[in-house]
Amino acid sequence: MPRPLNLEDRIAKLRQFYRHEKRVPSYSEMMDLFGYHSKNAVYGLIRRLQEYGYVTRSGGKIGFTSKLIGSIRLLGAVQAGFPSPAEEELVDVLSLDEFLVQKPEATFMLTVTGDSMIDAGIHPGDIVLVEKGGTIRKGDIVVAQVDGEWTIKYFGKDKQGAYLDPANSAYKRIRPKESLTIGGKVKASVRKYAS
Amino acid sequence: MPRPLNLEDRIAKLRQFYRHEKRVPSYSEMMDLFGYHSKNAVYGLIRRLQEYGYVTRSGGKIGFTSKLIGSIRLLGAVQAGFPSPAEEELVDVLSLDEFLVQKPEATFMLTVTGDSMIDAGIHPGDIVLVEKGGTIRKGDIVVAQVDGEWTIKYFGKDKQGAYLDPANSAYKRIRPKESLTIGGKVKASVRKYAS
DNA sequence: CTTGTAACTGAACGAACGTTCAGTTATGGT
DNA sequence: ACCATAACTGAACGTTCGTTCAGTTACAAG
Repeated sequence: MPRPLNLEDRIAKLRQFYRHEKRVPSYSEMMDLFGYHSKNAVYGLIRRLQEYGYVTRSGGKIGFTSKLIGSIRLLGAVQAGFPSPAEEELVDVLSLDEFLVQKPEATFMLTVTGDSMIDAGIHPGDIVLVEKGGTIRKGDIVVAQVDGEWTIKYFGKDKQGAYLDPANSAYKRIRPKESLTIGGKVKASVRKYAS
Repeated sequence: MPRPLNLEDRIAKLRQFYRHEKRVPSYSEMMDLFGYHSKNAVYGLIRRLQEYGYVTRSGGKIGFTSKLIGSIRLLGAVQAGFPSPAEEELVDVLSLDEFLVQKPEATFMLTVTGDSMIDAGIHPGDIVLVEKGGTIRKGDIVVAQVDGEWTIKYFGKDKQGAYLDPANSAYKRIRPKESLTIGGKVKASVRKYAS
């Protein structure tokens, strides 16, 4: 067998470079980065990384996938415990953007006000990712304008027409008197803790 | 006044290119992309984009910032309503990764099991972003191993020592009998809706 | 210890890169 | 209608790019 090529170090260094420079290093820059003395060494390494899905190539140019750019290490099994530094190499890396957003050009961020969805675990101050367009189904959480005011509620429909349900027993079902405009469908909710 | 240069179109096109190719286009590629007949036109455009914080430059090479790469359009004022297609130009764009993750190399994703934090709006099936290391303060939500088992709870401390509090009245305060290992601090929680 | 193999070296190549310069064109304000 | 101004054209430049090739080196399995 030939010499082993430890990808882990190299990948870590590429991540580091990208975070600093916000761009993909050139072959000669990678030469320095990895301590190679030949550009062809880089060439081979990149081909490997491409096989494993870390980089893409188009038009003789290199692009990094979310496996390199992404910032979150995903842990498959939860109850299995927490990773020790030694076994961290195995986990997959992804980007939250890619994970949560399917249509970037149609997705917005909204800060939630009011407690009408609190039983659905959506608290005031939470952030909600809303996708415009697409079909709305019964049971979807939507951002809607009823009679001039914007709210976030469960969407429903029956023989009397469309209605909006809060997730809070203190409020009751809303039936639009005049107008109902659906702004979009809630695809995800996010809460950021201060500390 | 000289000719106006409509940045919006160009920025949209750069976004599109980046999503497809996962890399920054070269000057000549941008020439085609924007319909220019001179590379110098691109040169000037890039200088503008750099001023506005869309691109970075290092070593004669271009990098895209999260303003270009990011996938979420941020709406500052919520109750103000939903943006019409016409006014969408004004809003800022950011990346969820950058927004939620401060230390990418120390942050993990965990899927929540169990309902012990349900009153804090953390439901089973939710995803939690955990940052390893750093100081833990009273009131922080932590991922911890008590007497061999991993859980997610509020962290607290008094004269009897450290304890863990659930956010569910059906469960009660936990005091570690033998061991307590803090895996990390919960920095954010995320829920993704299926549809 | 030998041998197969893939990681690497080092040099070379044309192509494409980002940048510069002098000049032209379109546009909004006066 | 004119002018100031910045967007743009078009050509040129040295530099650096990604790729190729023939040859060398280090490792692991038999």
